[in-house]
Amino acid sequence: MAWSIAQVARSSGVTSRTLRHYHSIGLLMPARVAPNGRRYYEQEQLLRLQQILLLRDLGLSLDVVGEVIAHRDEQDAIEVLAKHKEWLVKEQLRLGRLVQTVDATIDNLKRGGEMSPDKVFEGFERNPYEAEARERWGDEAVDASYQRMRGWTEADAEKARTGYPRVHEGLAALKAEGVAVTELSVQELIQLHHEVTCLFWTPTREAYKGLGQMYVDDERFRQNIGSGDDALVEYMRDAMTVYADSKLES
Amino acid sequence: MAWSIAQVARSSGVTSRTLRHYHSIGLLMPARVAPNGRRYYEQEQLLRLQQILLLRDLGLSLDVVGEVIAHRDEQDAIEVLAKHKEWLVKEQLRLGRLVQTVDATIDNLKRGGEMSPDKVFEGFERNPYEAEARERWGDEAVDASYQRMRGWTEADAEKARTGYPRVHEGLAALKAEGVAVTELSVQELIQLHHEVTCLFWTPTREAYKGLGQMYVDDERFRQNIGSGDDALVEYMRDAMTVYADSKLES
DNA sequence: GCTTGAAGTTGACGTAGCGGCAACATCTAC
DNA sequence: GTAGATGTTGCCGCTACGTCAACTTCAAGC
Repeated sequence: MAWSIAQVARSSGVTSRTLRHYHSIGLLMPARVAPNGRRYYEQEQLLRLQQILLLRDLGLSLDVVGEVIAHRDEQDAIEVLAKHKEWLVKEQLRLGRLVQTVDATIDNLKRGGEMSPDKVFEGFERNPYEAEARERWGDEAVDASYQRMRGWTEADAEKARTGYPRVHEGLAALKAEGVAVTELSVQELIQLHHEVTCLFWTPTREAYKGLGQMYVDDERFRQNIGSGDDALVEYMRDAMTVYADSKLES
Repeated sequence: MAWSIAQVARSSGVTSRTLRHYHSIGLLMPARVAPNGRRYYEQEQLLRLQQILLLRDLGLSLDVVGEVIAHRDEQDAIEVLAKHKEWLVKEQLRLGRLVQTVDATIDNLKRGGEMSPDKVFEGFERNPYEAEARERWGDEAVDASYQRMRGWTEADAEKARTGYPRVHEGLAALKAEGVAVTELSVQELIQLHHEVTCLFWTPTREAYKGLGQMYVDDERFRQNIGSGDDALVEYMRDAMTVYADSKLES
């Protein structure tokens, strides 16, 4: 006895549209299509439909469902399911991480709110060196730096404001004591300098050494860093060179 | 300074296609569109893009992202995120259940089980004859019958409830009048009987004749149909035989 | 026999978020 | 002047159907 599409639909809990769809993609062909176009199904198609729905409800795509059912190989099916399970687990973990991130974002919003742009750029927008920086490194680099600044937390911003002066003062003290630039205490300060620099851009080894040299070459940097003590700036350059060669990737 | 679409794309880690898409759906309008059609972005758009990507990467839809950013209300954003987190957790739990189901299915397959679950029919109302029906005709036939019942319309159910009694009463009356089993009035009643039977299963010619014989052989059917009048049951069997031979396919 | 309602059919569009063409315009560099 | 990079606007494709629209066909009642 032949079943109409609506009977199959009701008995299997799907819509007739779904059955038509399965027909159109060749996943479940009716047993017979009458000359008037109506679809009729038999026992065999109902069984196949049950298998299709079972696999579909496991989250497999219809493509995969079709393949699994077509192959009729049990070992194959197990493999597909095992792979699918792996994917499910991965996806589950991803969602778990997302939940944590969302939580963190909510926390961040509740405490002091999101970094508003005004706050981030406070104290930097009128940077007297910006015009020259654009000239020297190009607009893209400068703007990229600004973009990076938007990712700052409050702590980052604090670090950016106070980091460089602390490095300069610390270096001056160590140099006065005659500490070699290869010493750990000096290198730790340079590391701080590097970290602060990385808040703006990420220098490669050569770029970082070039930055040290620029401090020496440019009178304004020399003045800003050494406050008259040109030897201090050279000391810093040497320390940066040591640091770059030992810690940075080319 | 104006950024070209490719520059923005590179600095933000998205494709230019994505930026065009965001433009087309109004999520991120360029600062300026030159007469030649080229898009140019400014600092402001970059900031907005960062916010968009942040929210997008939390799994929010672009629609929602647009709303959150447009409203600029912190409390609103927190609410949306909290709701979104709930959804994420739910989805995560769903995946967890799926993993379990997949696992169970794999187990089932390994232990020689099939993918066609008789489980589907679990929880269905059992009638007192079911156990015997399974014994007599096998699980497959009974399950198929149950599935067929799920496809019933209201009219079908009504027919199933009232059909058999109407047949029995009608036959009793005709037999009392001495009408031959080959007469149209009798055959019309048998046709009704056949239709009702087809609501449960589809008998072939021989199966239908066997069914009539079973009514005679089985005491319970005899009692149910004839209410003591065994001759009525035999009358019905004969009528069914005539019907089967004239109307049913072997 | 005629009307009506239920059930069927074939398109076609919509979904979310772009990817990936094609066909064409424009800019930049040598 | 020509090539090559970079840009533009479409349009199709992807999942698994839902949801019309416009017809046709079937079963039942008068």
